[in-house]
Amino acid sequence: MIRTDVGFSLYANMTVIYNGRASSTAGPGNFLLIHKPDGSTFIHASGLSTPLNYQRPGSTILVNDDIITVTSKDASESIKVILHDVKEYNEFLDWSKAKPVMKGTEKQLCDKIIANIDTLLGIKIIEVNRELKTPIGDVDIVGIDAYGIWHIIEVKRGRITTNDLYQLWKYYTHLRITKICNGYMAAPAISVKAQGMLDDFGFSYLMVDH
Amino acid sequence: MIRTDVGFSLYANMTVIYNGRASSTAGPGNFLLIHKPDGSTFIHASGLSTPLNYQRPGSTILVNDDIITVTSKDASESIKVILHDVKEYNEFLDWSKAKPVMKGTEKQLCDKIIANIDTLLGIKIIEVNRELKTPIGDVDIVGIDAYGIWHIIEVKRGRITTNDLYQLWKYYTHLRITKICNGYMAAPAISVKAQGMLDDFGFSYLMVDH
DNA sequence: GCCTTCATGTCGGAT
DNA sequence: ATCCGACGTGAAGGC
Repeated sequence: MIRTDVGFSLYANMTVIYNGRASSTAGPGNFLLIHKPDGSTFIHASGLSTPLNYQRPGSTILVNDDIITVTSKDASESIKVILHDVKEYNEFLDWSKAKPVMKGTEKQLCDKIIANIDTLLGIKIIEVNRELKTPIGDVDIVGIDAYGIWHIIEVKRGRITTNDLYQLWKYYTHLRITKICNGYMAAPAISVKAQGMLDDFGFSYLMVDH
Repeated sequence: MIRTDVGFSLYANMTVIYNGRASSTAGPGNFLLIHKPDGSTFIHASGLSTPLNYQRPGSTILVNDDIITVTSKDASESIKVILHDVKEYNEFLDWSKAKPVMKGTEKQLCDKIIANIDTLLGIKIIEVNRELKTPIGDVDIVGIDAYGIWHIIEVKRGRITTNDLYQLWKYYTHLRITKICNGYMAAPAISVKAQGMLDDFGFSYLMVDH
C-alpha cells in the first residue's frame, strides 16, 4: 500500500526508535512522517522546528506491515517506526529539487565591508585580501595600508560572541609574527561580554549591517 | 478552504519568498508545505534535509486566495507563498507534542569520563567539578589531584575540530591565573589539524567513546 | 531577555 | 574522502 519509490506523507499514531550516532525513542503519538524521493525521511511532532527524528537524503526505506525501517546510506544509522493507527497517507509526484537563493549572508556582508573599507577603518587601504589562506584557517578580510600595516577583519553576520573573538585572536597571533597587525570584529551587533574581551585583546569593533 | 487552526499539509506548485534575518526566494516548484498547530510552518523541497523555508513555532499564518503569508511571533520575519497549482491538501487533527528521549549525549559521555577519570588521566583525582561556572562559560569537567593541580577537560561527543580547542584554551588561560592547570580534550575522534594544534598548546587528547 | 553551549546539528567549499 | 567554518543555524539551561 505504501509506495517507497515516490514521496509520501503518513499521518499516524506511531512509536519511533532511532539508533546511530546517538539513540532515542519517542511516542507513541500522532506524528507526521514525510518521505522524500531523495531518500530522506522526517518525523515531525508539534512544538519543535526540528524533526523528532529523521534520516538524511540517500537513505533507504522499507515497509513491512506496520513497521517502517529507514536506514542511512552507510547503514550506520537507522530509525524504526511502529505504526499503531494510520490516519492519512498521501503520495507526492514530481517533487522538485530546489535550493533557496539567499541574500544577506556573511559573504555579502564582506562585499559591503570591502566596498567601504577606507571609511570603516578611517585609513586608506591599498590592498585587500579576502579569505586569506593561512595554515590555521582562512581570514575573512585583510586590508593593507600604505605603511604595510595589516588590518585583520573577522566578519560575523549576527551578533559577536566571546568565542568568535578567539578566531580573530588566532589569526592575529599568527600574522603578527611577520607583520604589524590590527584586529577588528565586524558585525551588526556585539554582546557586552564580547565587547569587554575585545577591549582586553586590543581589538576594535566595526558596526556593519546588511 | 484551508483551515489555519489545525495542522495541515499542502502539496503544490509554489513560489516562496522569505524576508527576515536574511532574505531568499525559491521556486516555482512542487514543494510540500506543512503547518503545525504550534504555528510553525515548513516548506520542503527534495534533496535537502533542511527545509527550503520555514517559520518557527508561534508564527501566525494567513491564507488569502492563492497567497499564504506566515509571520513570526515578533513580526521580524515572514515568508510569502504564492500557490500556482494545488495538488493535495490534508488536515491533521490531534497532532502530538513530543520530544525524543536521547541517549549518547555529551552529558552521558561526561558521566562515563568521570566514572573512569583516574584511569583516563593516569592520576588519582580527589575532587571532580562538573560544569564549573566561570565568567566566560562553563567548564565541562575539572579534576583536582592531591597536589592541587587542576585537570581541565573539555568534552565533545563527536570529532574534535580546531575551533573546539579555543574553548579549552579560553578556560585554561582563565584558570591558570590562580591555579596550576593541565588541559585535555576528550572525544571519540580528533582531526589531524586539531591534533597538531593541541600539541602546540601543550594539551592532551583523551580517547573516549560512548 | 541576554548569553553560552550542545547538536544524530546540516550544508557547502576546499584540499 | 576529510576537514573546516557558516548557518535565517535550532534548542536547552543559567542568570
